[in-house]
Amino acid sequence: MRKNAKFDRDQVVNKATDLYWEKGFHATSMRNLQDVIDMRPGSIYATFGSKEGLFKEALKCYTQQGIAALHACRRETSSPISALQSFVKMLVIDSQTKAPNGMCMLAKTVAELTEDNAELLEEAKNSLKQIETEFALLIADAQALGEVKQNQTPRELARYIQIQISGLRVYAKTYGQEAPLDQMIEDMFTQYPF
Amino acid sequence: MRKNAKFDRDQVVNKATDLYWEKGFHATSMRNLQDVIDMRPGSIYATFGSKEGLFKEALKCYTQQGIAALHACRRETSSPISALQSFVKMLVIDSQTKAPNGMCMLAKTVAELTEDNAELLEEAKNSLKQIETEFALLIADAQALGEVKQNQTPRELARYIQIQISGLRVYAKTYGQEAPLDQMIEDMFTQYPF
DNA sequence: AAACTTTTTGAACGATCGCTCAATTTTAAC
DNA sequence: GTTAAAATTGAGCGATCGTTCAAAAAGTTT
Repeated sequence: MRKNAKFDRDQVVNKATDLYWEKGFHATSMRNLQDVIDMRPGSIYATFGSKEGLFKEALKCYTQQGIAALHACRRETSSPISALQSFVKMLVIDSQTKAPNGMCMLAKTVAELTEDNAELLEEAKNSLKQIETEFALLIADAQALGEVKQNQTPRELARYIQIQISGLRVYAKTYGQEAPLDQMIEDMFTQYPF
Repeated sequence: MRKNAKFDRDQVVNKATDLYWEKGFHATSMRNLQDVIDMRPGSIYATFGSKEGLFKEALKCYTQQGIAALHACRRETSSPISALQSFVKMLVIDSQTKAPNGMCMLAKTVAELTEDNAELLEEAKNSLKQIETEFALLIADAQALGEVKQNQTPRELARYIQIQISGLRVYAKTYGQEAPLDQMIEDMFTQYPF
């Protein structure tokens, strides 16, 4: 945290994000966090202010990484829709085994928190809206390229994608390997409303 | 809890269910529960064994009430599909304002818990599967009546419904009144795959 | 109404919670 | 090399956690 603070801070926030993502806000204790980020309580509180403060940074970190991953998918293909599709597959299928938690951290947070943590709840909601906006931009591109019909707006289609992701991730966690996720995601982009 | 224990026990479990539903497993303390169910710790532990034991009963209670509500919808109309649709509207729209929490308690639990509470997690997953089975039965009826095409199995369609409900409830909590939930639920039953 | 069983009570246990702060160590400036 | 500022440490604070259990109360049996 002393010099080159930026790099260390990012690393610390990343580790905190993974723990919060895995266990959720309430089930994660400051002592858990102390262990994984290897900082003593005084330093944590000097840097992040509170358990809520660190969680808020974790939400921002998670969101930025998500958007970066989406942009990475976009860069790897000329088709906006197949970029979106491979992003969804990453979220729904790969996250099940490779991520700290199969669920979306933002959806988990929206589900977990109440008005007792209004600021964090708002942050999570806003992040979800921000991601939906990114989807809409991608879909607008796809429509401009003639990849997608224009009888629904990008916003409406982005909303549809968001709902499918949330639903599929709960479903994937519930049913584990039994769910034919791959097929379901294919259908998502070939059937109505696409 | 002394004589006629059944009635009181149901009432107690109902109140506990509402609190757990509102706040989630980890954020609900035994002292919170003591207050809302008006029992002293000794009695609670004599009756339910532990915080986990009471939560397990709450999950069962929640699931039974959900299935009972679905059957009630079925009894009020001759169309299995419109029964299903009004059930979905109840879950997604009415729950937002009238229930302890807009989210499904089972989805919330699947999202919140890890292997640290394996038994409770399994209970929640099984309840979601049980409800999906109920959906499938209703859809099979609809297919028999010619209300629904037969090119997808009841199981597949029930799965689709489950995913839409999970997704829509996260979406509803995120966007509040902004989301055109009514229209989206209509589409759900008129567009693919119905 | 005495004897016995069952249920309820609530003080209190040890553990852990989020967090503070005086003391110490590390870094930067001169 | 000295000094001032900044960052880090970790013991420990008061509060709360899930839970226990001896004592009291309520119910049942005879």
